[in-house]
Parts: sequence; structure tokens; C-alpha cells
Amino acid sequence: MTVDVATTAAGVRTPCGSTAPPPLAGDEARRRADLLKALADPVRLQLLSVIEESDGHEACVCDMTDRVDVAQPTVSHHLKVLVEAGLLHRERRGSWAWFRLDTARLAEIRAFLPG
Amino acid sequence: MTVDVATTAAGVRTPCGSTAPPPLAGDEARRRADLLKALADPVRLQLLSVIEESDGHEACVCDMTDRVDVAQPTVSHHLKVLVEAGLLHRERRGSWAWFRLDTARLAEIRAFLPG
DNA sequence: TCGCGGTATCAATGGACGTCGATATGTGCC
DNA sequence: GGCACATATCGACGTCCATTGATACCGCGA
Repeated sequence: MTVDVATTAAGVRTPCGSTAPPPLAGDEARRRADLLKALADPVRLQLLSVIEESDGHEACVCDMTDRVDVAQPTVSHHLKVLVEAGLLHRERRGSWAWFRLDTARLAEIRAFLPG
Repeated sequence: MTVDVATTAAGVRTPCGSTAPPPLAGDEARRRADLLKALADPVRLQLLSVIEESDGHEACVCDMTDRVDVAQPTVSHHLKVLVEAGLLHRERRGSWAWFRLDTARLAEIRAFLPG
């Protein structure tokens, strides 16, 4: 795995002749991957789109169970994933549970995205 | 699953009294989820960071195998995933394979991200 | 307090994915 | 051609995850 490379200010000289920088730290990479994994599901993207396009940028569960082609426990599961990732906030109003986006967390994702 | 709701211009009236818009279409949601899934891996984020921070925003495989804590076939697998997702371009130069970002595809992801 | 509608949890299952060693392909050099 | 090196493919294994029916929890009105 390790080879005879020379360290420079910019990084490390590699066999092919270029200098490559040190990679993103493993811990930070895992943290970012967990955030993206929370987004990387068709149903969750649909749920987020319903919330984003709703009045006041918030929606209750009953706004979503009828609009997505999965059973109610599945919707509840996906909403929990999004809340635990910090992408949504849950608020209880009487019988209904309302959700709104955490725009700061979403901005953070946009910020560390490559490109 | 279906309930007695009234359709309006903005969307559909739901039991809790709000009007929710139609969700993101299933096909498009699946397409976007596939793109995000390609990003949602710690090793792939590290590979992308090496490429992005390299001179000319491109790197060869040997720039990466030494910097990521996985075996060479695993690096090759992840690079293939990124290429097939349209996030990377592969170019062969002699013995070495070089990769560069598809900034347009990455911009597209940033564009459809919620928030 | 009882029943009811809305929401969350649980356990089980099937499929997708990351990882690796072994091996194949491919490229340049002698 | 034959060797050495760089990269890609293959097969197998273990783990994680989405989905579901059944069921428990919760808040409200009668």
C-alpha cells in the first residue's frame, strides 16, 4: 500500500508524477456521507418536496401519506430518518405532527458539495 | 390510502385542513436519489476531494489508492460508480487513468437540493 | 372514561451495497 | 514476445436498509 513518495507542501508526489493533496479526513467524510444518505432516497425527496412547496414551508404527516406510494409506517420511518439527520424539525399540534425544513443544515450540505 | 379530499389549484385539501402540492414525480425522485446515492459514501467523498483539490482539478488513480484506507479494487469500484453516475470523466493516458469532475452534473445536484 | 383518528414502534423479510482476494485486461518498455 | 506495472472485473461474503402488517401510543371529543 505504501510507496516511495516524497512529501511536498501541496501534498505528496505519486508514481504518475503529480502531487495530490491529503484527502478529506475519514471522520468528516463519514459525517457528510451520513447527511447525503439521508437525502438519497426517492420517497424522502418526495416528502421534502411536499414540505418545501407547502404554505409556510411546513406540512403535516397527513399531507404526505396520501401523496406517496408507500404505507403509513414507511412514511413515518422516513420522516424519522430525516429528523435524526437534522434535516427536518418535528412539532406536535394536537393530533397532527408537523414538519419543517432545517434550512441551515441543507445549506451546509450545499456548501460541502464538490464542484 | 385514498381519502375524501378536494382538489384545488395549489394542490389537495387534506384532513388536517392544509393544502399540499403534488409531490415530486416518482421517476424524477428516483433519478435524483440515484445521483445523491453516488455521492453518499465516505470513500467516494474522499476521492472527489482529492480530485477537486488537485492541480487542474484532475487526478489519476495512483493519486488516490495511497490516500484512502481501502484496497485498490475498492477504489476502482467507487470510481466506476462515480463515472456511471456522470459525476466523473475517465481518461486514459498511457498506463494511468485520469479523472476529472463533471461540474455541470454537480451543479445540477446543487440546484435540485431542497432548502 | 371510552372510543376514535392520527402517528409511532416493532419484528421480519428481501434486496442492495461495500469490501476484499484472486484474476483478467491493458499499456509501455526492453 | 515477454516482463513489469497500473487498472479493471469477478465472485463471494457480511452488513445495512427499505418496506410491510400488526400493534402500541397519543391527543381529542363525546
